Amino acid sequence: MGGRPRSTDALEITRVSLDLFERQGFDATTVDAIAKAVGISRRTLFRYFPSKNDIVWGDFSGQVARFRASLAAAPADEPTMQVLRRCVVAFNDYGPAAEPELRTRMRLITTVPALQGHAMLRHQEWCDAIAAFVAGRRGSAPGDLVPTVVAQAALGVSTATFAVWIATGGDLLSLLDDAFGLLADGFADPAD
Amino acid sequence: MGGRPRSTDALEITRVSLDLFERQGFDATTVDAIAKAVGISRRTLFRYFPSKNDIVWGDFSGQVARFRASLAAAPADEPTMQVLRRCVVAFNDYGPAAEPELRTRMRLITTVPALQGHAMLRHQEWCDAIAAFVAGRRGSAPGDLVPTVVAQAALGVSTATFAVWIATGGDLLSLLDDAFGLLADGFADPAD
DNA sequence: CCAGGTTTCGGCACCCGATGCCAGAACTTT
DNA sequence: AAAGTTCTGGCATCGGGTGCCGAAACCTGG
Repeated sequence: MGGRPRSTDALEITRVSLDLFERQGFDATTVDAIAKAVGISRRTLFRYFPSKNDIVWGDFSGQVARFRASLAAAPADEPTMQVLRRCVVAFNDYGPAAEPELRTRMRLITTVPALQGHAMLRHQEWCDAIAAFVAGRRGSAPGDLVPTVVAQAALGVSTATFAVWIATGGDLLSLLDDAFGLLADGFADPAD
Repeated sequence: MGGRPRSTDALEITRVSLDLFERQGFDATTVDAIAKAVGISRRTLFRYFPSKNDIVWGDFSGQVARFRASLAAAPADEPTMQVLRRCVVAFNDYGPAAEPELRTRMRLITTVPALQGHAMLRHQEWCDAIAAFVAGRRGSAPGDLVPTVVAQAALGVSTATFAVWIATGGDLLSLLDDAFGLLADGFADPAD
């Protein structure tokens, strides 16, 4: 069952690409330029990633799988929204070593129009994970109003938090926790 | 101050395009086909709309302007989230006559991947309107955490509601009101 | 009715992302 | 060494989007 060995791997492509994007911009970097920098052909590049946009995301699907598992592992008596808050914060904890790459990635996603749009497609599976979890807790179907709305609201809160983090800095995990705290209170006006 | 008269208008293009999209699908309908159906050249079409995606949206910017005005016109003593809930419902009330076109438009936006992604870009100005409103109420900047998060959460709730409406039917305005009611309660688990 | 200014139109060339097809390269096994 | 497997890379092609420029179609003033 041998066969020709792969000439590179997806992580390497992402690494090289992020470097190029950071230096000369996403739109100004052509796919041919990336392929040349990696040392493969344009055609091969599109076998590792279905689109130029996806290169930025790396192995997002794998991360979502972990996220889904952490939601499912929560104790049954922990309130739904508290589980969500805790797991979302944990999901975005990649440790200090990975933070530079995370910043680059999120700065691109939150500022480049093509990537902003593409983000919604990638976030779909993330939302599905939440909807499935909420549906399980409420005994409803994932396509019902409540699970769908909770998932999209959680996504919105996360997206907004990332935007603020990229723009103003600070501690991402604290910001996320704050934002989900606001959501849990229904964004009520500050009392008196 | 004369000049050559326009050979069509944006609304006409949107009408013809929605018809084509509905019959043969969005991706299967090329820009050339649309141009031919409208009776203009491909080049001229791109002077009326910056992209094929934008054709579906029609005059969204104008609608957002109305939305912004209705938020600003709310009485100062009405709670922030209540204003938001009321104005979002009103924003999506186009009357029964416009409902078929609204359904077609929203079905496309919620099901065609290219349009799903593009939606985030168009929703940006809608979010900005909410963020500006919330910032005004709270005395903060529109880029701060709270206004940004509220706006994105509201967008998420709306998006999810539209998806459910398209998939299962029902009364859109009631669904929206229900969804924002859930948001106001912080999606708390059903009491006892 | 004709010249000059103005606005829109349409065709051309071109760029870039993405895809189907296929021959050949590089490895493993028998 | 031959057969089988897997990946590679070049080619042709498609579709969306843009810059450029000449021409069409209107309005005004002489």
